[in-house]
Amino acid sequence: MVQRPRGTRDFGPKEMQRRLAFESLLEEQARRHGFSRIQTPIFESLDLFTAKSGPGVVSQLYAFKDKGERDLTLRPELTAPVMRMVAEELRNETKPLRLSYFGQCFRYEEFKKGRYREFFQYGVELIGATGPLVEAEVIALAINMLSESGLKNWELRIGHVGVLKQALSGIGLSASAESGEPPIASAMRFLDKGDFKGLEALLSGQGISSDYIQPLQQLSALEGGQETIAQAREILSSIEGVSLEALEALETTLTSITHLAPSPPSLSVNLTVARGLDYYTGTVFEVHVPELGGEGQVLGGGSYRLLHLFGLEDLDPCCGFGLGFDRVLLALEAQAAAENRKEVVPGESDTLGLLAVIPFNIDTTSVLGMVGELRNHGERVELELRSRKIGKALNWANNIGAAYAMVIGPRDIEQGKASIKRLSDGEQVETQLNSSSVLEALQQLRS
RNA sequence: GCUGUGGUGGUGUAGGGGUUAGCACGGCAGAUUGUGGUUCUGCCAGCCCGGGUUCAAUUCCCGGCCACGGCCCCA
Repeated sequence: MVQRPRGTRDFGPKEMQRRLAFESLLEEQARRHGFSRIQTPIFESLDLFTAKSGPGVVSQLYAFKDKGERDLTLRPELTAPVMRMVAEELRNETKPLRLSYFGQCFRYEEFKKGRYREFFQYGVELIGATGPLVEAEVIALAINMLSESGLKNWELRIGHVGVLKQALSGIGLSASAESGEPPIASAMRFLDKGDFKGLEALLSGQGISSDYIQPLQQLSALEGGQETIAQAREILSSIEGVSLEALEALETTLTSITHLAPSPPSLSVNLTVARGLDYYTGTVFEVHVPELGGEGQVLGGGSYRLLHLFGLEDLDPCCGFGLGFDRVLLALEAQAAAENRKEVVPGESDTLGLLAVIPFNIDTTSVLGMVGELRNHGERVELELRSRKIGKALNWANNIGAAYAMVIGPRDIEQGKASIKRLSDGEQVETQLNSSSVLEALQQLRS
C-alpha cells in the first residue's frame, strides 16, 4: 500500500476539529489586536530563502526545478514570504501593517517529537513601526494567545540583543570586519555558548583588557524577573562608555507588557536570548514548555531587519513571532491527558447537538425539504442514507455522536407528526413534520 | 550528523522455526418488518519489504522502509 511520505501526517475528523478550534482561537486573538490574516504561496523562489538564511539552507529544503527550469522550493518558514509580499504587494498600504498568517511549512530534516517535515506555523508581523511599544504589542499578543489556549506552565524568556552588543562595542569591539565574522558577532556567539575562554582569546586578540570578562559573564548569567534590569544597569554602569539605551528600551517593553496582557506563568529576563540569528536587532523572546522535553520551544520572535533585502530599509526593523502550532497542540494534549481532561482546546467541541434524521420505510425525498430548512436555521442535521432498520439506525445515530434522533416512518407521514428523541436519556418530544415545529421541539429538549 | 527501542487484521495486542496465527475493540449482517447504547450468532480483515540461514521463516540473521525516543542542529 502507498503510505504517506515520511515526516507528514494525516488529520482525521476529530483531530481536525481540534485544530480548527485552535486556529480560530489564535485568529480571534490576532483580530482583537488589530492583525489581519494574509496568505502566501506554498512554494516560492529558492532565492527568497537563500537571501535570508544563506546558501546552506538548501540542504534542508524541499527544493526543485519547475518545467521552466526555475529554482523553486516549498517554503520552510513564513517570515520571508511575508516580507516578500509586503515588498511586492503592500507598499502602498497605510503603515504600520499588522499581519497574521497560518500555514504549513516544509523542512527536509529528521523529524522528532513535535517536529515534522510538514509542520504548521501561526505567526504575526508588525511592519513599519519600531520601538519598545511595538515589541510590547507583539509580545502581549503572544501572551494572550497562549493564555487563551489554556496552556499551562509555559515559560517566557525575554532578552534584548542590543544590551550585550552595546556593552561589547562599549569596550571597543567592532561591529564590522573586512573579512569573516565581525568581532562583536563572535563575542555574542561565545557568550551564547558560555565559552569564556574563547571570549578571552578574542579580547586579547583585539588588544582589549580581560578585566571586562567578569562583568560580561555576570551580564550573561543574569536571569530573573523585572529586577534583572536593575542588576544589569548596575553592571553596565561599571563599564565606562557603555550605552544604556537598549536596556532602557527593554525596560519600557517589559513595563508596557504588564499593562497589555495577563502575567504569564513564568517570565524571565535573560540577555543571552539571542536566538543565534544575526538579523535580530532588538528585543527577542521565546516560550518553552517543559512537558515537551528537548523540543520544548513553542514560540519565538523578536525585532529583526529583513526588509532591507527587498529595498525597504526604511521599514526595518519589524517585529513578529512564529508559533509552533503542532507543538502547542502537543503540549495542550499532554497537559489535558495528565489532568484527565477531555477538552484539549477551549471550545473545541460542538455546542450545538447534531440531529440525526432517520427516514424509515418512506421515500426519503419527502423529508429533504425539512432537512434543508433546518440547516438553513443553523441546525446541524445528518440524514441516514443507508436505509437501516430502526434499531441499527439509532445505533448509527449514537455512533456518529448525534444528540437527537428523529425517526420518520409511514405512520408519521400519514399523521404529519413525529417525535424527536434526546439520545442521552431517551426523552421524547412530539413535533409536527415541519421545520418550525421541529425547531421548537429541539428548543424544548435543550432547555 | 550520532544513537536507543520497536514493526502481527482498521485499532490495541497474544504467540511462536512446521499452528485452521489466538483475543479484544471496530465495521457489516442476523436474532428483532416502528425506537438505540446490553446480550447472542455469523461474516469482514493481519504476520512491513528484500536478501540470507534452513527440508521448512511471520518467528533466527543482515539490509531497507516505517514508527517512537535521546543527543547535535534548528531560518
